Amino acid sequence: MVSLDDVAKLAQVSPATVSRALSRPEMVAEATRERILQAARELGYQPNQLARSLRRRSSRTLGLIITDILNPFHATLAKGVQDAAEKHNYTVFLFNTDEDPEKEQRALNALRGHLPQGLLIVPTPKAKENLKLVPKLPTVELDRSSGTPGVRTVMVDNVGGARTAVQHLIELGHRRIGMIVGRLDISTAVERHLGYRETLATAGIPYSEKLVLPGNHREEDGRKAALALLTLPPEERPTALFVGNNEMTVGAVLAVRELGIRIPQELSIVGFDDSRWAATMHPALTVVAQPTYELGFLACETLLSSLSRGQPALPTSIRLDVSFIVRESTAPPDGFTNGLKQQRRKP
Amino acid sequence: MVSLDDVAKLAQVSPATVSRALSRPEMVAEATRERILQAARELGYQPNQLARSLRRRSSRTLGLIITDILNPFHATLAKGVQDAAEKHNYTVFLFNTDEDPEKEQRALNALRGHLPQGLLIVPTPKAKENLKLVPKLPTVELDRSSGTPGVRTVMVDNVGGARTAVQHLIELGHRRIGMIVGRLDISTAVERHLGYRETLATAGIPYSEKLVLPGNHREEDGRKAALALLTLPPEERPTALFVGNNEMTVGAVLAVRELGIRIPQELSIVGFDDSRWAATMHPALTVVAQPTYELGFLACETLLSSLSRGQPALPTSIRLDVSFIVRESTAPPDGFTNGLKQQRRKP
DNA sequence: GTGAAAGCGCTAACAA
DNA sequence: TTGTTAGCGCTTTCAC
Repeated sequence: MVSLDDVAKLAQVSPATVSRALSRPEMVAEATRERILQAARELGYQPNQLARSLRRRSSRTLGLIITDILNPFHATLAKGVQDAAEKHNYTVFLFNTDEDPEKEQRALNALRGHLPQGLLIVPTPKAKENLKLVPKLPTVELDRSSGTPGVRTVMVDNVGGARTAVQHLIELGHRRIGMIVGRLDISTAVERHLGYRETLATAGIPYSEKLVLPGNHREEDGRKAALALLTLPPEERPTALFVGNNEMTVGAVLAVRELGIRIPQELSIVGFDDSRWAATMHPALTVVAQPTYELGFLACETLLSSLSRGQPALPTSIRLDVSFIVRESTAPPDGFTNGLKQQRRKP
Repeated sequence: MVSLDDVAKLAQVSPATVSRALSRPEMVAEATRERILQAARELGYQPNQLARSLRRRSSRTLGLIITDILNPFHATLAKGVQDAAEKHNYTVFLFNTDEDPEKEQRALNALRGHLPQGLLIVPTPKAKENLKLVPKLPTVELDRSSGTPGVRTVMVDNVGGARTAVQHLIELGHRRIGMIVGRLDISTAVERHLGYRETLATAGIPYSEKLVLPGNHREEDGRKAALALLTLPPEERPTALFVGNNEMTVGAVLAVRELGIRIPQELSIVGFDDSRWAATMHPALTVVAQPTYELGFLACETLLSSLSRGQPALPTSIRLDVSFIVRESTAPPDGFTNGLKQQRRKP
């Protein structure tokens, strides 16, 4: 590996000058600087970030911890973070926790040793505890909040998104609206659930525990919950389903197909989080769409700008708006026609 | 940050002994070791990897460069790599090139400074050139090969997969089989194309350039290519389509829908690479499925095992088998009935 | 504007 | 078995 000393020798200056020429060019005479840069180019010199970081006590690296890289939502988040980091010349360490608090803990410990400048994390339910491992590390939580004091969050308007979705179903004439909610120790699930309850309450529809089933955010959980809800006796069976995340929505749709129930004629479905899958399935899914890429990008920008400003940023909480995309999976319930929406049919 | 010296003081030994107790425990007396470990635990000591790596000239980090994290295929690859790396206590730097050789170059340069022990890369077409930036770095290429000498590769049997797919279509009675091939400067595309040609030749079907359109691996390219192929005059129009990657398959299916062509009655489609989307779209897609996760995992294992063995591994090339999943998107061509396959219909 | 020298936190000879 | 010492490659005082 060619080192700074090699460059110094070739350029006939001291190592200190080379360092300056590279890091604070204005402190070096133009001629010398040119000579040094030329030498560096010639040798293909690349600073050893390990040495630099060790000395500077600051590393231009970030940690990114997500819970499920196979979920396109998280992959998109990662891309947003990655792009923002690269824009500012930061390098990112990637960790994937599979929603497992222990993996999160290990990730945090591994990360710690690399002295990253900041952390972007989609917290598991134990994050509040785990984050104590990195007490001084500037942190931004994405998508959900662990409730850790002093930590910034960038999230979407989950309550509003849920409200819009449920309101839409109510306006179509639905009264028995089921919800497949996520784990209630994760803030997104809590908030989406809250939006659901509030909207029902506003419309004067009583909340029924029977119609709300929790799931662990996985496809299979969505499937099971949907199966349970849709095999209730006809007079209790929901006529519409609001599903709390993308993976569970997939499961729910599969369950509906297994049961031979027609969407939207016999059941309306709204999912949370858009995806290609949602847009191209048949019938295309009505969803609450999140600005996922922006979420990641903005979270990273927020973190980096607070770093460059030096002072510890205020523990702000950013909320991004969601949008509601009406496609083909929602319609008035059976025997209820108000002409609001006609389902289309492919040729 | 608590350092090794702090632990040394608390345990009343020299820093060197602490270092040994942590890195080569067998070189330290049991009692001392216990005392040191206890002290380390007490202080929540975490070794500074920067200092350690600088000194050791070796870092327990890996670089992972993929071309499109938004593509589930690549996300799955990343998870495989990640899991294998974590298993061996390696940390990974993630880069995403968007198939852009310049981004690849920047990624490689950034990586270089962090002195990773190895590199896992899905190479862009310019990788052969770019990899010269890291001449000594043990490298494994995933999914495709850049043709760089001395670099190991882990790929799937693209030729075989393509053969199976095309053979399947031929057996169904198709004679005009179109292919949407990827960029021919990417090895996977070349190989899948080769399998296609060979199989046609074996079956005595003449190769027609008109039926083979290139695409840039993106959804939109698949859409355009399909549009072009399917608007050929009826007697030239392919009755079946073999699409070279997952993203382009999505585009092709969308194009088919736009044109109001029915799958599989009027057109059979086979895609390369399975996905949830392929399995749940209607009609479900017949595909060549790849062991994607295993590809990533194995590539990383291969790399790490060569690292631990010390000697520079032989530039081996590993091929994984693909499997062929027949679902609902393939059937005999119009007016050709051989009873091999009946299309199902959802209720 | 430039150089000499010290030191970031750790490990690896070498000595004891 | 343990301690002393030097130094990984870089940056940053402090002199000049």
